[in-house]
Amino acid sequence: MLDIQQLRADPENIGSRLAKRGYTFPAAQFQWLEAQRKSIQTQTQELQAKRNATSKQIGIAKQKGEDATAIMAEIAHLGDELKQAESQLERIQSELQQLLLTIPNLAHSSVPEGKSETDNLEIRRWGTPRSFDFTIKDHVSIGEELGLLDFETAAKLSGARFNVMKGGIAHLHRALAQFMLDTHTQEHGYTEIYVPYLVNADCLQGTGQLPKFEEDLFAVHAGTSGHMGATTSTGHDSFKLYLIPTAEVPLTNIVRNEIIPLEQLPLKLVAHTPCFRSEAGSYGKDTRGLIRQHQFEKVELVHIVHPQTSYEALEQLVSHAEKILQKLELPYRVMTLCTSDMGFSAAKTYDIEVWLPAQKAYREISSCSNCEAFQARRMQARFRNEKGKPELLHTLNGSGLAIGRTLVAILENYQNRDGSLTIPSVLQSYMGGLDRLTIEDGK
RNA sequence: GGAGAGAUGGCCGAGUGGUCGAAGGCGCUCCCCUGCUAAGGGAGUAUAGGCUCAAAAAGCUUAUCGAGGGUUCGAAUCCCUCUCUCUCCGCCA
Repeated sequence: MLDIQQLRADPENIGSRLAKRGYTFPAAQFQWLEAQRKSIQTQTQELQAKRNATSKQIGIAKQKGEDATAIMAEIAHLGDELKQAESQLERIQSELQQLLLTIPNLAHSSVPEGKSETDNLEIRRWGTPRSFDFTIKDHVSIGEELGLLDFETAAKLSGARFNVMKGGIAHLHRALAQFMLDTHTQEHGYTEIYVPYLVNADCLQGTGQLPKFEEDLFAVHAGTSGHMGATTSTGHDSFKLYLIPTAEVPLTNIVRNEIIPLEQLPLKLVAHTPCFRSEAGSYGKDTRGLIRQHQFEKVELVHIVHPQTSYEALEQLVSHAEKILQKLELPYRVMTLCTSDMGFSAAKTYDIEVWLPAQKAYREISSCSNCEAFQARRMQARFRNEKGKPELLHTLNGSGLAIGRTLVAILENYQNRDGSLTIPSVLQSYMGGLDRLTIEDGK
């Protein structure tokens, strides 16, 4: 959420900065709502003040044993008037709030302006793609020929965009998660966190998935019913829970409605969770293989930091994600996303793209964003600053890494002529010393 | 799933209709006193809004005692619904 003070003070400037990300700010609607809000709020508060003062007088009079009927008559009709004003105010404020909740974050000044992903800026490359002296296969063929990747069974169980892994690949998949968690906790100073995979709507509103992107989520209801009308403080149905689309949601919302003592900052959190995405709007995209699934695993990094250090933190965060690829010896490049390619909540995003030989392309494997105070404002996530006053935190998140896609990269980059797969050396200790998966293993 | 108890400020805890944003204590900050230490005295100490203001400071004002709704001139206090926590029983990975 943007700062409403800033929007009031300088709507043209904010509007033009939002236009760079392809968002048209409804300035006229905003200003109309603001004008309404101002007059109705003033009126409401005057009525409330009058009620409070008069009621106080009645109290004093009654305590003295005096007759208060004259004063009571004076405000006999005030109740109705007030009720009407209050409900009007509530309506206009929720309209304003809804508008505010659908406005994306402002891009940081260092973000390149652009219209599509072709305007993203490559900032560095690491590693050299391996040259193969045989005809290479994509990860689906490799996995299926090993007998360890089974999309048909997955389709029987759940439908398209799910997968079943077996034996060595299932093990490798698990090993990757362990390896990533160990690296971040032991070498990068993160605290490992276990979180719920089902969260309430307030969390998703906090990180920015709601109210705008509900169609991208999976939702579940607790039981059949019997909980009619239960709502959270923000008016959400408290029995509707959502499967997390990323651990960013529960991890970041840990600080929702909290005031963190200055000395506890920065918080560096890591969690390994499954992620669930409906992938609405991506029909026909990456339909083959593990690249785009309804369910996948991810190790997620979250930083909760002092506003002054959030851009340093972003560089660290990217370097932590990169470290995983370096240890796995997988070639990658780092991109700065342009204004129109960034996610809703981000002020600046680096994508890390790993080399996939079968696609002869770099593909996204991590996305690291500084959301500045955008999520913190939605969540009321604050810290006590140097002057002892509560101030909004900055939040950052990044994949470190997407496990399914890392597995894809390993399958394709470590494939051998005979159909076997070499295990990257850093993973061998997680695989009981195994250095190779062969076709025999899958039988 | 059944029975009961509870939810108040950073913490503890009082408050069952009226000058209550909330006694008291602890903690914290500042000041005074005390040649160190200990003890003592005084003041302050929630959050989010709105309005006035060029801005800051300041002033005025509204809301908030788990959440939402209701009764009332007036609700922390009464009523309803929900959530969460604790205790006991049952069930369960």
